[in-house]
Amino acid sequence: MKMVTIKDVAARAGVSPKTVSRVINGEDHVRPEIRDAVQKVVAELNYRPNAFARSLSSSRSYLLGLFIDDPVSGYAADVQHGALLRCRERSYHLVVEPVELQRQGWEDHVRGSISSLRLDGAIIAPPICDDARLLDLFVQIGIPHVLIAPSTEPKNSGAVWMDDRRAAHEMTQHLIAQGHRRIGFIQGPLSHSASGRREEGFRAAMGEAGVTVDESAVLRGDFTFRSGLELGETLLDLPDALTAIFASNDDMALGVLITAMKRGIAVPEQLSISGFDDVATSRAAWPQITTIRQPKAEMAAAAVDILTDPGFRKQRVGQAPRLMLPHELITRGSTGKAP
Amino acid sequence: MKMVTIKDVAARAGVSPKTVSRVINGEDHVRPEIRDAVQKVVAELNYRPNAFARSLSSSRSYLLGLFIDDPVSGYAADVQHGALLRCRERSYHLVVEPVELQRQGWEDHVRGSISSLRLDGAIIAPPICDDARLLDLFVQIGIPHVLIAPSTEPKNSGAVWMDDRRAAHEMTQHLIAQGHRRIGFIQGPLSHSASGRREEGFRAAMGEAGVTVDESAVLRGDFTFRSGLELGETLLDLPDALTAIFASNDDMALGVLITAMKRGIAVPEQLSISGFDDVATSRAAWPQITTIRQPKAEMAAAAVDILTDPGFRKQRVGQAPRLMLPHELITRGSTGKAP
DNA sequence: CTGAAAGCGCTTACAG
DNA sequence: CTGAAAGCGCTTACAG
Repeated sequence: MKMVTIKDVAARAGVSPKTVSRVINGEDHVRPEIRDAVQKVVAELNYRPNAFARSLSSSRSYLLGLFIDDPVSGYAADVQHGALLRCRERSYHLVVEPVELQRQGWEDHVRGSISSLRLDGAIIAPPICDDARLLDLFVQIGIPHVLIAPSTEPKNSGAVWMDDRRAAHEMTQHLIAQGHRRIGFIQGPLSHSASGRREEGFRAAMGEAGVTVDESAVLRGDFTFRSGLELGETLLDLPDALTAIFASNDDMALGVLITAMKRGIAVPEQLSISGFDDVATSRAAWPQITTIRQPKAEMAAAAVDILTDPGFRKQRVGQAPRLMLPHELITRGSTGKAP
Repeated sequence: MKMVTIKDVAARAGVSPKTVSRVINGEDHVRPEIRDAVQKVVAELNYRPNAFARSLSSSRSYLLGLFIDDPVSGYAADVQHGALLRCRERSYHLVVEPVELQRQGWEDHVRGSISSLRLDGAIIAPPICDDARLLDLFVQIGIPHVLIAPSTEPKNSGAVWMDDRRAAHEMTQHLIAQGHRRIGFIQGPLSHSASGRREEGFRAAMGEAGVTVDESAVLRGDFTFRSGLELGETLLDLPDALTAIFASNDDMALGVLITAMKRGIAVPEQLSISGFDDVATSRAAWPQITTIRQPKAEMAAAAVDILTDPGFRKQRVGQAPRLMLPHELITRGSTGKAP
């Protein structure tokens, strides 16, 4: 397939390649009539600028990298999709790079893709955005990068967040408002920084409402369905029956739901269950799970915005943009008035 | 960040750029001692060839495109991951391109990314790999492409499959071998070509075993959890009780499972339930769902192999490679002996 | 086995 | 407002 080049367009339009370049890049200083003529030829010939040639001469690649631990997770899918669509709007492309920190050679892979693809910027997803060695590498290479929901305020990196603490606070308030007092809580794993923030929110709301947290009803899970299943058993075995269980994520909430059903406990009549994340299955379950919608795609899109913002690209010295995105409490069938 | 170029390496190694090029591309005709010297300098300088420069001069991009309808689905994630890892092994990169056939302008997007990125090849996932207009576009542009599990044998495209019919046949045989005779079947949507093949396999196995299919126990679902939930109700309402239900995919099987639990029907003691796909939640459910493992990642990896195979790249005229990959029947807790 | 020349298709920097 | 020249960092095609 013979590709159409800028010269072909120039020749046919009777102008210089440079003028064609100006038109396709939307630069000023082109007479309207010439602009129109060029655009007409571009359309006729179905001309597309060669991204490689452009990158080679301009030292910009129009490529962003998404560095992610486990590209198979539902979380990853949402993040990626958000980034992808925004990249498209901005005429950028996205390259997904799986990073396996536990396997040797990850540093080489990361360095290789950044250097050989001349990435214009990088988006780093959790949990690897909390790895100091990884971040050091990006800082050292000097590539603009934005972290998605990192655990701590990064020194030299941009970051996009949601307020896990506040969201958990709201969820807890919601349960309390429904009359619940005996509320169980399933913590997330220590490896995820959000776990701690969600627990804080839970405890704060309980404290503010003057409700004592029963420590025997606070158990640590690992964000898996199975751990929800098992910890649900323990919580439902407590002598003084709980009226609500707040799990730190939907997968665990789903596990608790199944456990309740196995025991013939009616949800939400006898037990309210709430989760966090709004994964697809939380909507598919029966009853549907009350949860917090985490703005995953929005955070990724915001990261793209930051990285492709001309202002940011120019004066990115010592500057680390931060952005907090709104979440949403989604009330569904799994929670109701306390019995 | 000042990038190291081939000239820097050449100068430091005391050879010409062409020789460095030979070494990094693993070409012959380089004296071993010179090769070693160059490689040493490459390592010292941490040199990475500029992918754009290479692509521009060689007219190869080392880029493959994955064209997919819904990049957020679990199916997409598996396909993408399989392709991604194999690309990495082959020193290719993968660009994911969402294609929304129902939205205007998709043709322009597809054409744009192929042309401006000079993709070396394309992988097209279901269900869009069944769209004639889409395929025509790829054939017309003349880009090598491989379809994943298309409905019909494509004329001018490569294809990678699994044997849906045979897999459903095996699953049905498995149920029959366990003593089941009254077996319900939930069909997939007509829009997915695999639906028909799975149903064929089911009917064939029933016929071979001399078991009559009760048409009132064959219902059409749409591959969603919710449809499994609803159709499960209908199937469990049948006057002559079923002992097994075979759903065309796991999401629907999960729905049936929940419905059975709601009714206090013991699985698998009173009812066996089987699915198809082996999605993550089929393992997370309780009991775990007996299912067919679809080689999603393997099909994608095979597509990458085909597209990056030097032999294929050279003589790709009129040739359309085909590959059938093995599936696997995974027996788990949701199926057992007929009561 | 090794290298000098030319070129891939754009953009940058400079003239006019 | 427009264009001629040079160059981005590689590889191809050709010599030697």
